[in-house]
Amino acid sequence: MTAEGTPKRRRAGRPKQNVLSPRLIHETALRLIDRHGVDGAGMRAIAAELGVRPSSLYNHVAGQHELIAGVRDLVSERIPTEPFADRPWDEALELWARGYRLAFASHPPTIALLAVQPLTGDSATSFMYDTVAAALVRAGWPEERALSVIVAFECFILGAALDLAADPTMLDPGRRDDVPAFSGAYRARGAALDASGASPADDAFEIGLRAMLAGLRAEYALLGTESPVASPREARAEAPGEAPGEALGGARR
Amino acid sequence: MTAEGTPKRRRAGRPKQNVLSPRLIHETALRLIDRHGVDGAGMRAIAAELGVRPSSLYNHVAGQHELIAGVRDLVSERIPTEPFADRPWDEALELWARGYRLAFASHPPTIALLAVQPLTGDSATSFMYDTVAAALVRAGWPEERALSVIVAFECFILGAALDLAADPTMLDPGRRDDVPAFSGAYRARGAALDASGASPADDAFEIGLRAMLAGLRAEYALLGTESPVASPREARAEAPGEAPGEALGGARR
DNA sequence: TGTGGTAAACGAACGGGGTTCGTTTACCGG
DNA sequence: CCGGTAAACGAACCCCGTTCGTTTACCACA
Repeated sequence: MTAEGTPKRRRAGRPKQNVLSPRLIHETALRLIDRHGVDGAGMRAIAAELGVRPSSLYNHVAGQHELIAGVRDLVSERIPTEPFADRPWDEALELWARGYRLAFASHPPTIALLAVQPLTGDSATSFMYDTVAAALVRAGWPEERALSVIVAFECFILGAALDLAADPTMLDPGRRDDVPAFSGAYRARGAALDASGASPADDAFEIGLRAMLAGLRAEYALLGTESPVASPREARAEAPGEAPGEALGGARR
Repeated sequence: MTAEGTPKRRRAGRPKQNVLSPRLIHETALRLIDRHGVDGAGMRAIAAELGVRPSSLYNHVAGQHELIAGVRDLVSERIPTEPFADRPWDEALELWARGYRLAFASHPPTIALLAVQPLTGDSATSFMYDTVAAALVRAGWPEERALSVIVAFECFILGAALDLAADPTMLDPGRRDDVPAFSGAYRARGAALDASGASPADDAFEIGLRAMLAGLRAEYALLGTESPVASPREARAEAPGEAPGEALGGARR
């Protein structure tokens, strides 16, 4: 069906015009993932879609690992980082988070791939980190904390993307009466969301994003004023097992 | 090796004493996952570990899907929720987050399982949600927002757990010079962490957890003061909690 | 103008997964 | 005593990723 006007099988031997390329394989894989889910995008399925024998793929791709890394890169390339060029760090971070989540939201099953086999020395991702890190440092975040801020933020985004991929009714407690608070909250949320038209995943993402940004802004505001890792919790229980300033090599003379 | 004093093969036919049970199978699966990773815990491996033929497992477990759901439940059961009984909501949430992450941190590959096949109508998880939701509502959170707060929090925790399972050196940009800010931040973080002894994942988790809690506290502080469904967006400001009118959802419009 | 090396396709396997199905044997309730 | 159910075995089945040898096209070089 796809770019295959010749259903007749190809003879053995090198074809006059090359049929495959890494890029083409990755794009086909992503398309199949979108259409049939992760399980519908195996080596054999990709080969079939391209009108090719499975073994041919190995002339262009080392194996399944490298293949999904390539797919991941394809998706990562579409995460916009321009806001970091001219917007304040927190605003850029917010736009980045939205774009990041959306890039994977368009290809839900990809998130699982990314989750299972995360972050190789992957080019697109490295450049993204570089842009974000540069912006944070430029804004005044200490260089040694920038990466952790990014990773923390990314944790939330990835979790949210996973949540987005999940079935919206998955939490539905049904009619069981042994979890009343849960059922009540579920129904109340449903009613509120019906009124506003948002999805459960969107609602949680908005709340989390707002909280995360507010928390980081608060920390940012304290940056110059005290020891780098001051306990940000107002007078309530210090974090267990660590004194203020310990977590991050507080030695800042 | 394990509980197998009789290496001799079992005759066909029902044994005098039952050998298997769902619980036993799930526990064995978890043990194998811990020892050899996810790939070392297939049906055949579990059967071998139990001194049994693979087909026998299907007398107690419907299939691989149900099996990993069971393993997930096994891990979920160990997430402590007691703090919600008598501690303030934010403190309980913090302890819950730590326990949640730790439960999966002890079995890194399990996180991938959970990520790939999330949240079924799973009993242990339902009770956990019930406890947390009840505590939040009791503390004053509107019933229709409780679930989203929980899910948002969970997004971060799951992302952090995934991060924990990843190779610590995974982000290492190496000696490449095309991502200077990234490399610089990576090295600076490494130096700071070497001094404190913490791991990169721990550092990011602490930062994110702190931010998340601070943000939620700020939002909590505003609960009575404005319309329940605040519009997400806007608000770049300073320390939350101190300047309620400005910190979050300043609702200009 | 050949001519050899490399690259890209095929096609047939291999090994290893999850699962099913029929058979054998033990228990348990009438 | 007898029949139904349940729990083990064992032999398949099908699908998957991957490897290997073969065939053919292109290209650099003598």
